[in-house]
Amino acid sequence: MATLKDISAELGLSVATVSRALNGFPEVSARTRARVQDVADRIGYKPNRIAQRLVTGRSGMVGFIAKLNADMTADQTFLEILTGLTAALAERDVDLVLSVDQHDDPVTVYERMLERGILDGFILNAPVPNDPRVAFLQARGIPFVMHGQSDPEVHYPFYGIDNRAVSRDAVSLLATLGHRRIALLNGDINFSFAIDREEGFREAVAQEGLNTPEAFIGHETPSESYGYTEALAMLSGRRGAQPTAIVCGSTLIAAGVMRAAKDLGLSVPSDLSLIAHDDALPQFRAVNFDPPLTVTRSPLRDACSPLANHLIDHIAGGEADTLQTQIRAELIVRESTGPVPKGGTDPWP
Amino acid sequence: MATLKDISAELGLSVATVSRALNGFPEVSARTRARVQDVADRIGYKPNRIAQRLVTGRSGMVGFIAKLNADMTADQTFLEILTGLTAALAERDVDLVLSVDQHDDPVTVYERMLERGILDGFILNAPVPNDPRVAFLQARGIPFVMHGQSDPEVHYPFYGIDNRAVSRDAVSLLATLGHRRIALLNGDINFSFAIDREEGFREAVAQEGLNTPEAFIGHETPSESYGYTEALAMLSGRRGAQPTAIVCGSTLIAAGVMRAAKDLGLSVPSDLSLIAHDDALPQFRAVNFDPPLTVTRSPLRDACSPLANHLIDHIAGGEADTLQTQIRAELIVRESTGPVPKGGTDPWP
DNA sequence: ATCGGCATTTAAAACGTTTTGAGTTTTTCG
DNA sequence: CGAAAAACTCAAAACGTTTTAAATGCCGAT
Repeated sequence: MATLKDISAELGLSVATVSRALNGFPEVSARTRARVQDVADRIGYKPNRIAQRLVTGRSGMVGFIAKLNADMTADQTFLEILTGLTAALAERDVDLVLSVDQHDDPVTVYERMLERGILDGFILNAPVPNDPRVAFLQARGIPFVMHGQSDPEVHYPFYGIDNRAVSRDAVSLLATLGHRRIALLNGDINFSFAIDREEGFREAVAQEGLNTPEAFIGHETPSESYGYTEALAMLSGRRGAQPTAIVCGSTLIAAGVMRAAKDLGLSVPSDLSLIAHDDALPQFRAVNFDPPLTVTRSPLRDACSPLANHLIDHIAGGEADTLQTQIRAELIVRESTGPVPKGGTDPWP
Repeated sequence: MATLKDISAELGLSVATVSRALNGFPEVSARTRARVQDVADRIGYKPNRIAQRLVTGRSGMVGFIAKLNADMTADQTFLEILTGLTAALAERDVDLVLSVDQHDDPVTVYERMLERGILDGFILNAPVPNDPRVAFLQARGIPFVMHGQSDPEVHYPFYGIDNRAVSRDAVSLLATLGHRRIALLNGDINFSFAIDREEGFREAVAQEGLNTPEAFIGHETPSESYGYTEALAMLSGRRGAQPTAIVCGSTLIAAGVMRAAKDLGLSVPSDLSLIAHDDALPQFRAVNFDPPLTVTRSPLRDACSPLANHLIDHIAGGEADTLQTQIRAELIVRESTGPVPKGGTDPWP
């Protein structure tokens, strides 16, 4: 393995000059830089990252901790995030150290990983309101980036979508189509994203002047079966008034709703309109639904690169407030939404 | 972050002695060692991995590279492995650096990760015959451990099950129950484990003196739909003789077979016996099938700890040949297997 | 009392890099 | 031409650990 010393010896320069030449410092002459570069290329010099890290205090490694659900399965989005993240980090020459959290206390794993002293920062996902990880890491001065926001106003770097707008856009489209009875099958309400979606939903239905009973709003860890059972209960009339449109927190839930509608002999969109939020997971594509789903779309994969860059920039000293990005999910109208069916606008019984 | 110097300053010892005391060198007195250990514990000293690595050449970090399938989804077993692995490695104070491989060439990602020079070794999974990663890593002298075996005789550490025995056990049970027409729906035949299962299957049917047409042996990336379509084709008689028993490469495939049987009005086990290999993924439990599945069982999670330990021991200098473990998957007879139905023993048409 | 031998401890070098502060050469300008 | 400024280069320190080689202290034996 070639070292700086090898180059310096060959050229009769000091290692200091060689180091500067290779790192593009301005005070080294063009001629010297060229000579150094030549030799470096010729003998295939690669800086020893370990040595670099020892002196700079940076390791070029960031941590990601996957949280297992109670049923010991990680959510589906996890792998998608991981894939994009390692690729995006690799672009900037950073490695990802992974751990899977099986504890109850959300911060113990972070603590354990910090003990090693090899991490420059963390990437966090699935924020909850007043997230304890935020307090912990901020208290220790450890840089991190969040996928999403734990709270409306935060002082750390993040990248995420406007979840209130997701619901507002969905409701607004449905209201335009004449729907007056709109239900929401949301994701796990413990997470900030689901809370925001529900708040946005309530805001929007209020603004449209719609009557929305509590029975129209549900939330649970997304699954096909949740969508199925809940939609069956709502659409069969067992719970009173039936919705003419359902907004789903995920395409998985929408699949269940679809099946329920089919079992009840309802067709989409003539009897029931459906909008889902679509993270664009490759396993489960909204366009492949029958009919293709109208969605608020925001590919999870798109978040990876900004997350990686925000974190790396933050580690390099970038101000947290300048590294906050909130984007608007795209509303894509396909064929699962249509005008309210006859009778759908009837006053409440 | 506490360093050796902090401890040495506090006790009035040299850093050399402190280092030796903590690393269990014999020449330090028991009293000194205890004093050092006390202070180290109190101030929460953890050796700086980076500094250790610079001088020893070891980092305490190992790599794992997840391979995406062509459809950009990783197989289901990946997360299970990852979970167990990080836990097992953490036990021995080793971290896992992850990368997701989106390349065609299987070794480029390994090459890229090695360039950084921060990894002590790798954990490999999903071996294929004559695995190029093996050749690559062995040529470079990089330690690794394999989940499974790429070939019948290998010279690297591994942990895995006897896949030939998996098929033999299944066939043997079915033969005992009188079945003469046994089919195999195997996993992706590119992988060594599937090749071994098929070979074991062929050996076993031959030994039992059974007639098994090629149409009885299929293989594909495990999925419910593969099990369904393939079973439908076989059981409907469209392909000629119908099997009275099917051995499935995974519980996922078995689920599809179950659905096909149901659609054809066949009941399990009276009309069709079913055995699956069960990796014991928590999402998909063989006991929850109706009827509960007879399986060859080998929890994936069980592999993690041996894999971690084999690798760490190998890095520490353990001989590859002493770090090879092959276990036998357990045959668990439940209710999806039964005596061959009437007419099932008929000679071939 | 002195020496050898043993147990314990220490100082210092090493790993490969970055960076500080100081030195040396070259250029610029009066 | 000479001095000040600019441009370039260097030696050395630092990062935190392991390890080599040397030193210290203590003991019993000479």
